[in-house]
Amino acid sequence: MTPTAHALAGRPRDTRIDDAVRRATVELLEQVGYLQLTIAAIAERAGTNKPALYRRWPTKAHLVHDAVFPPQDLDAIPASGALRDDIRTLVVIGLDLLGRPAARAALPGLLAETAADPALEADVLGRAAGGTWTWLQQRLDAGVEAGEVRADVKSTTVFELIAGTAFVATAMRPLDAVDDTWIDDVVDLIMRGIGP
Amino acid sequence: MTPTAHALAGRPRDTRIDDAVRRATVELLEQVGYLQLTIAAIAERAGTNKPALYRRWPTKAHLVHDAVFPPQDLDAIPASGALRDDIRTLVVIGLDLLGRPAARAALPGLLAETAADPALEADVLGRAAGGTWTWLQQRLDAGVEAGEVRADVKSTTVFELIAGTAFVATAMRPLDAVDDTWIDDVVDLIMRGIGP
Amino acid sequence: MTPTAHALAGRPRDTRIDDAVRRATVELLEQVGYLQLTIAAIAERAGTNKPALYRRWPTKAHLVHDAVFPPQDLDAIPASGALRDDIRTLVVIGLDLLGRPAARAALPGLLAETAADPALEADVLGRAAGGTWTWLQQRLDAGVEAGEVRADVKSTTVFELIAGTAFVATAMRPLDAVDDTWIDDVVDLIMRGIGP
Amino acid sequence: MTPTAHALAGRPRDTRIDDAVRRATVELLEQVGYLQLTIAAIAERAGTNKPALYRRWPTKAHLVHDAVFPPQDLDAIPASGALRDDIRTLVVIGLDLLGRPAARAALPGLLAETAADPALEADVLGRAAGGTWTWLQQRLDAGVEAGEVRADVKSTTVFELIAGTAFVATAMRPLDAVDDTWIDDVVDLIMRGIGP
DNA sequence: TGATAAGCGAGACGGTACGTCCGGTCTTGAG
DNA sequence: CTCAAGACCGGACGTACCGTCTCGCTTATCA
Repeated sequence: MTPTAHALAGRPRDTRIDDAVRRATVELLEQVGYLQLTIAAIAERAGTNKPALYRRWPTKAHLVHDAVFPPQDLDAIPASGALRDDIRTLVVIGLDLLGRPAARAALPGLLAETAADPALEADVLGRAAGGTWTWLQQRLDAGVEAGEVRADVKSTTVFELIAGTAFVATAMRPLDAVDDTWIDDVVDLIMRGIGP
Repeated sequence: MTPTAHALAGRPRDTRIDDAVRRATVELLEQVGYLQLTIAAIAERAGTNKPALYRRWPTKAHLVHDAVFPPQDLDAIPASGALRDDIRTLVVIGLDLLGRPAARAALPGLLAETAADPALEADVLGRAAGGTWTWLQQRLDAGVEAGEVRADVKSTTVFELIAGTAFVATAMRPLDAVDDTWIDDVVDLIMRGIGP
Repeated sequence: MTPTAHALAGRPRDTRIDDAVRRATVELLEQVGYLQLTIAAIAERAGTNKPALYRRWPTKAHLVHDAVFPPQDLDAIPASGALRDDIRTLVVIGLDLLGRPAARAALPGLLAETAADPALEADVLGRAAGGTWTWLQQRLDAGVEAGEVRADVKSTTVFELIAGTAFVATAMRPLDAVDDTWIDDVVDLIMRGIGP
Repeated sequence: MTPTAHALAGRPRDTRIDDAVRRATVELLEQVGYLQLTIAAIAERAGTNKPALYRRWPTKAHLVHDAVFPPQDLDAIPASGALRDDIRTLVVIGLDLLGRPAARAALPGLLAETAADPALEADVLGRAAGGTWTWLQQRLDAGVEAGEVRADVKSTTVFELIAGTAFVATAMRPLDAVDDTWIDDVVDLIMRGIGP
């Protein structure tokens, strides 16, 4: 999803275009939505042209994915000691990731595109779930050992619960209705759900 | 979302076209996905032409919504006595609704369209949540009275939990991995989550 | 070269677009020249878009030919009695045809295009020469009979002489240097050249 | 139009590239015509690359002009004693210059380019007419003195007559129809036209 | 003889213009 | 007012090619 790399020979890319395009993509996405977003409009707003975009990203979907969900976003998840705090962190990360206006505008469109492009599907879901799922798995294992979590709780199910709830909440609720109270309610339900 | 009604005068509509178009829409949707779906292709497969479709539905989104989520689907939810069974029924309904191939293909596309059409958004979310949410609310109230559910559990949160989990599971898992075991796990988590 | 006709069924063309495009073509041609002329610019100036142009003319060359040398221009050549006057008329027609700014801008480009498209070549040369050459042939035959023209004078050669001189004069001279004096000189040379 | 000169310092140009490019230009020009001719294709056929060409000629037009009409071609016109022979020589030179396949392919393109580049126009017309027109002027003056030419005949007009006829003949006739008979006819017309 | 300067090949870049697809509308002629 | 048929207008697409630039290297002239 990162702009397609190129060989060493030849004129190097102007990295300012990369940045300007990503910025323009996010801005336009928030204004007009995924379906109304056009490559030409992005290029114009970024002060460049279509071929410059197609050299870097093969499709609109790849560009949007890269602009809205940059790869570095998810690398490190802070692990506190308390299970409840860690679950809460995960919920907050999910809300953060999915709740941003650009993300709300982008996600349904990206999911719709994955129907025709399995490679893209892997990219989208992979980057979204990537490190988070592994991290959750390890955290729950530790929780089982500590007696805080039932042994038959599957990390995949918990992951789907957290991700799904965050997705539906950001999609169906007005943004300001996803507040601390809501988060506490959800964390409460999950903690009791996975607890012994 | 039902085909737009028309005045009484003049030649009446051929209702066989309504059905043929809906059938063609679902079939093509499963084959090519929402974004690749074109009105022209639907018209051709249904043995008619574009104007006949535009007379009935204003946009592709309205047509797909009507074809994939017909209005009568959700009116009655069977209520057993046991809370666990009723929650399970709700999860199964969600999976049924979202898990069908046509629904998996349609939903992200429809959600993407709602960004530009609030009326459509109300239709899509309304029909999906409509009766179900009211029903859940009443069932949880009864559960609280029976001492099976904590008093501070909000039906909206539980609804989001169920709907979200079903959505993510159908979107991320292969279809055959959403089986009875998975359902039991989810129901288990929810029951413990909302229990006293 | 006339806009491609189409079947009777379906929506009829907007003839105002035909006219606006031809007008825009001539205007832009005079401003920027044949090579700098673009289909998109013509469409924009005509208040329409590229597909509307491509529906009517297959290439820029066909459009320019149709706009600059409309078919009806050449149908009737007034024949006076005097040979000298008729030759003069022919020279004036040639200058008129080739001397207009749009024609000066269009011709070299059109000739360059004919290298790759024999059908276009026939169209361009045919329309230019068409009736004129036949007319000249008959006029010279009559001249021979009247003893005003040598019997071995070939009409093709005379035609090439007149057309070529007009072309080179309009191409190499400033426009205002192609005046009545110049015309008289040329007619004089030709009259003596073909006379007995 | 000669390859742009460069400073003395640094690595000198490889003159074999100059020649190879000119050769490739003429060959490709005859095959595909002026408009379809691309710098990239010339570079490839000449066994080099685009920057090497752009270092030598600023545009395709300059390169083609230099390759098809090299500067040394016209410097000396053999003058016989007889006026008719000299006029004939001029016609033959014109046919030679304009009749070669490369010239037929190049000229309309070059003329089309001159619309946007007055400097090029001067180059193209200047090289074509240059010495020839001066020579014709002097020859006609001598003819007047010898009583072979009318005093009011203008050399510019005669020049346009010869050049134009040659141009149109090479453009409109098949090459093999421009033979000795045709030349004799034209020379005859001109001789009678300018004679006393 | 080492520094300077311009050439060379290779190849990608930024950007203009292209020709096409297709979405939604309109017209015709019949029912 | 609907139907079938089909062309229309116009927005957006993805691509071809132009002229430029950068790279790593070579080949001359000049200090």
